[in-house]
Amino acid sequence: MKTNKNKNSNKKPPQKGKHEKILRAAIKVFAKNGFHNSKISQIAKEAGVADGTIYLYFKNKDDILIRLFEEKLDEIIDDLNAQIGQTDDPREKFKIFVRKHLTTVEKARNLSEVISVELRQSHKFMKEYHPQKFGEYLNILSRIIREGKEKGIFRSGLMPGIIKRSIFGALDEMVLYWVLTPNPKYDLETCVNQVTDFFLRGLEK
Amino acid sequence: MKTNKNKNSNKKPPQKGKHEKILRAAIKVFAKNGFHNSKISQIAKEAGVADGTIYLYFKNKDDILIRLFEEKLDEIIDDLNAQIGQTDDPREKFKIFVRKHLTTVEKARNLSEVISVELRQSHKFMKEYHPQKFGEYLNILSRIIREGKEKGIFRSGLMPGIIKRSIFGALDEMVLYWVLTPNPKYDLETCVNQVTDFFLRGLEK
Amino acid sequence: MKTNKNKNSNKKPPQKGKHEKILRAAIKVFAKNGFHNSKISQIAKEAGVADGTIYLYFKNKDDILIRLFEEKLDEIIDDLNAQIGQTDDPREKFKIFVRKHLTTVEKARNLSEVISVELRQSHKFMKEYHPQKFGEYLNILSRIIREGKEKGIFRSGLMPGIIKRSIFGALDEMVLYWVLTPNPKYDLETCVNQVTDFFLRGLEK
Amino acid sequence: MKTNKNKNSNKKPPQKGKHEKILRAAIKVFAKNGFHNSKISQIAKEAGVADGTIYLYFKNKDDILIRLFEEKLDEIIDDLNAQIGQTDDPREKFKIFVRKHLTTVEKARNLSEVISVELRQSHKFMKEYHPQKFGEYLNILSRIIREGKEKGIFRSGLMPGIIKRSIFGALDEMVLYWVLTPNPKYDLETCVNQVTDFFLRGLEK
DNA sequence: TATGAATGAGTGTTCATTCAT
DNA sequence: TATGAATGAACACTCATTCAT
Repeated sequence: MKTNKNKNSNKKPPQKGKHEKILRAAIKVFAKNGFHNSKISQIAKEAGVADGTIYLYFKNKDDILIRLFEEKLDEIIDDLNAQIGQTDDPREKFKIFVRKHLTTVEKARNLSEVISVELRQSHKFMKEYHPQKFGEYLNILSRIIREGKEKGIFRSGLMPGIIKRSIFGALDEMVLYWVLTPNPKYDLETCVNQVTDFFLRGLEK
Repeated sequence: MKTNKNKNSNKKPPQKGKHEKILRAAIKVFAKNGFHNSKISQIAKEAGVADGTIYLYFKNKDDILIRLFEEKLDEIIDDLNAQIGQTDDPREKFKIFVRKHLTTVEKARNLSEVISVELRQSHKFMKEYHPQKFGEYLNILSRIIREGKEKGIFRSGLMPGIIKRSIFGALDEMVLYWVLTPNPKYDLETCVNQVTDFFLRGLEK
Repeated sequence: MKTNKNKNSNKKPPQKGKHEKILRAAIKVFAKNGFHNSKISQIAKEAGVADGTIYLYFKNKDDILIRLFEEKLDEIIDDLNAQIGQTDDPREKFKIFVRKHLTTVEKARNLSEVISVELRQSHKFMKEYHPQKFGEYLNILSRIIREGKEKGIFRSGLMPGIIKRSIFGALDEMVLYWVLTPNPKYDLETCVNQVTDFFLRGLEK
Repeated sequence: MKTNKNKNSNKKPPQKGKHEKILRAAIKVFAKNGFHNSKISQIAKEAGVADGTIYLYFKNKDDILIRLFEEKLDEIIDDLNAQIGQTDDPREKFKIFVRKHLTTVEKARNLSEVISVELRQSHKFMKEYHPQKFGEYLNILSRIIREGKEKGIFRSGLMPGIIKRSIFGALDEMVLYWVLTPNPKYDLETCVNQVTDFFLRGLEK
């Protein structure tokens, strides 16, 4: 599933880079002002296009947020899969997953903030959108768990469907903590270690 | 509305509080329509008061949500502390915590939905409000962890500040799952057991 | 059917004179700028109320036009019936009708212009609204025709349902002519006489 | 409008005119959705051309409506003149006129609807456009009247300028009635007879 | 305390029109 | 001629909040 060049498949009649340009502008504006306080006109200005142009590439304001989520998550998933594929040890894979998730906050703070905070401001997203991409992301976790079980490393009684959600919730809450707390007490590395250690213990036999 | 001219004539709590009446109405309306789609006038109607009256009890719309969160959480905290006080075993306390948290979804679905879903629709809540009550709630968890550590039951290396957040995040995600998923695959009891088991393992020596 | 004092029956929770004030403002603004070029804010300003206030008294912009039409027509109908009641001669009644219709242009030019020109700009009016009041107005005509037939003055073969429409269409077209033509060739009196004469000849035995 | 570069090279009309194709599409779309709800893009699609192409043939949206009116009316006028030329009797000519006008509703309902209903939705048409073609159409009537007067058949006191408008208004109102009423009470033939009879009586000595 | 009529700021979205190709 | 992506002006309507009773 290589990052496709021509992803402008499911939308109107666009060109090429404008889609991406708008998305990048949206991340910036959403992170700065919050979803509801962000005006389409601001995004347009930031992207260097006319207001109306945005509607050639996105259905509406909510759609920008959702597509942003999906496409960026896609990149993360691809990246994650690549890294995880480099080891056979489920414990190692799990560590990579946790580190990757938490690290995103540092490498792409705006994006993290938008996904963890602003995405939830969209009623459409929270109540109507049933996320495929998000499911894919979670399934990386359940696959790791299942693999660990098969190899006799992880406990057999754990139900991946429940555990994957628990782990994701925990990680997301940590991201929220960093993004929302002005001066966080805990640094990234400490968190990665604590969380990995804590959860691995829960997973292992 | 002149509900009661002679309110102080009897024993019964004189007017018991429009405050409470408005809060109850808000929970109902928020859960049904979502925070942003709920109108002050709807809440007023549901509560049987005039629009303006609401502003005698609450600063603004966001305030209703936040106070709702705080006061209801208060009840939960009191209740939780009472139950937890009945045992000395940190493991047992932890189980009670998890069960209590997840059980709320069944006993007060509207409330759960509002707290887990709608609360996040408030920008003020997510970015400006630094929750005291929420901190109190989390601290029940860290106290349990600390207690377990002191008793030599839980591992000493765990940092309660990080672990409590992980656990809360996990539990909240489970609630979200139930509230947002039309036909959830997992029932309450299974989740309580899985989660308790998984986390206790992570906690215990 | 006396002109009711409390006609604010079928709308929200208003006061008293504001409804009328808005209507008068609307006539002025619509006549000046045309329906589509008139902004709600202009009407509000002209009426001396806030934009939002208009929506306490009217459903929407189209509604202003339609209610304007209905209520003003009501007044005209009342007036017309009163005048017509003063004679028993159907011919005389017919003359009164024609004169009254055409005279309105002089006495209330703005109103005439709005009813004859702007009303038709409303798609809702032309295609969805099935006018009761307008029917009432037309029925004054058919009653005159029927009465004339009964008295043996008008021809018996004429179908009032068709003839009343023809006459109304003719009169309305005359109004349109005056309202749209900068320097009309024909004056009011000439028209009244010509039209009355022409149609009476068509009606009489 | 320089429809065709190479029109005189062959027999067949080279491309017969997108102009006509667009006009036909417009009639269809306007009749279906109403003028204001019709989008240029819809007309373009219906006509099988690009949006921009329309602006090579028409000045703007209003212009489509006005040209549509003029050109179609032109056809009607030609046709009408041809038929009227076949008799010398002004009474007969008048009958033909009435029948022709009313018959159009049956033969070209969409066109009738657009001319009688949608044309009025255009502010430009109602207030700025001073119709030549429409004047030509009306003048057919005044010519008939004048001819009748000269032949001593019609009354001499009638002013054609006023009477022609009355008659046109009456006919147009009848068309409006058919087009707007879901289940009209009166059929075409009845109307033609009633109206002809009624007006002829008004005209004749 | 309670009311509810009045306020007016605030904005996503549409779509006729243009123009570079 | 033809295209259709891009433009950006334009605006009705909502609703949280206020305040005179």
